[in-house]
Amino acid sequence: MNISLNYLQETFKGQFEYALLDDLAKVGQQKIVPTGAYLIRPGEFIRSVPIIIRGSVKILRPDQEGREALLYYLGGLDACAMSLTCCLGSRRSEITAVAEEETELIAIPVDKVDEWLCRYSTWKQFVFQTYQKRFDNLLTTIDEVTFHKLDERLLTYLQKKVQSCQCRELTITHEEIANELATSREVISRLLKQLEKMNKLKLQRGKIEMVGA
Amino acid sequence: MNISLNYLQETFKGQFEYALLDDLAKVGQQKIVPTGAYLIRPGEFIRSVPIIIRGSVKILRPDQEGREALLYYLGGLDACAMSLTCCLGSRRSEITAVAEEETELIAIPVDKVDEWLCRYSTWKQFVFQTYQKRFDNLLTTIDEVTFHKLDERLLTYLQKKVQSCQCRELTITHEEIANELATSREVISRLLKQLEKMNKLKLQRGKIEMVGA
DNA sequence: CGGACTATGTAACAATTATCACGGAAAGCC
DNA sequence: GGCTTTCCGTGATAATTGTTACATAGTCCG
Repeated sequence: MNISLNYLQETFKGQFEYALLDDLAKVGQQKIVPTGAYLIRPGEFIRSVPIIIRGSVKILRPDQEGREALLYYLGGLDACAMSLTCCLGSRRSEITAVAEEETELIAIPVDKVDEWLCRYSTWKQFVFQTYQKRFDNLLTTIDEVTFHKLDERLLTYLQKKVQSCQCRELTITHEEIANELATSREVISRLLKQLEKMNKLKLQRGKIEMVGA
Repeated sequence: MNISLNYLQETFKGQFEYALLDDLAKVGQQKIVPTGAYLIRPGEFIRSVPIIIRGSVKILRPDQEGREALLYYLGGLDACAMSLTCCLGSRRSEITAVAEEETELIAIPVDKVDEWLCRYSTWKQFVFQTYQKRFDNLLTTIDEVTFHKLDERLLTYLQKKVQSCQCRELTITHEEIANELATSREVISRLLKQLEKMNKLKLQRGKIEMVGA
């Protein structure tokens, strides 16, 4: 679906110059993907760079045994750096991207991504800012895994999820959490119970309600 | 120190166009840093992007308690993506970079890094390739930490070190390894002993000789 | 040679995480 | 309601990693 210029102006107010918005409206494809939809899987080629307008997308890193560790979330006006490198280097994806909720995005064709780099300084800025953010995300992820214990990691995991969903009540199973933290369901269940006793959260079947800040 | 055009031509044969080499020779500062020298520390600003010509540089990620986990190594013709993002966003460094051996590099002033992006397509390629490589490095690091046990990590750590040093006999203490894998010296000593019994390596004071492929 | 310092070995124990083996509770479905 | 499936709780036990506490051995240097 094509996009209206007005809509883009509102969305990217102040961030992109007019001519760029104009181009964006011409070549950008608007897509709305439902919760749970896969935007990309490992091994696939990427033919366009998505910019998230609304909703959120989680980026997972798979290993050989079917586990998929969470790397980070993409939210409003984020773009995926992986897709950038993949596009500009025409390589296959090494990650999985899944819509956490209904997500609206604009897909930019590869060749435009490159072309605009030199034409629009705001686009160049955007691209490099994207790289910067993703680098930060990965570094933070590494910090978590290398320096923190599982109970802390679980807590920040849940907190990030709350942020990304804008909602204290998370609909998620212990199994799924375990997968994204690359551990086992039993361990997560135990730690969750522990956190519940500490009044950090409340457990229900398939749901976790976060308490306090 | 300034650099001779001839030298650059040899070094970047086929990778950079002539005019770019010419510019590189004009504004690039050649530096030779000794083993153990810090190229950058967390919190510092970066005023130039280094391209490694010879030698190797390790990139470490510090936490609050003084530990510094190894992220990856930079080697011949690598550039640091962190420095790129730092430069282009004028942010402080979030990592430490240390010369593993005597290392020769060319420092490119920030403004040129940006300017050349649109002027020289080979430079643009180089910059994006750099981002891509660093992303890969970080993903590999994350794989290690999330999916592998310490003994495996130790082994690949040593193997990478062999690669980076081009030498089977590593001059390193258990303490240092422990630091870079974010664990304690005793644990490393134990695992090393274990690996020695499996004939994967031979231990001497301050040295580790890797055996086999 | 005699400290002083650094690096390593190692036992013993604690904490954390992983696995196995269930049982039971909730939800979905005829 | 009864059956099935999914999700969760939990004990028992193992494996891995972290900590404490020393002992020993090499190196440096006077």
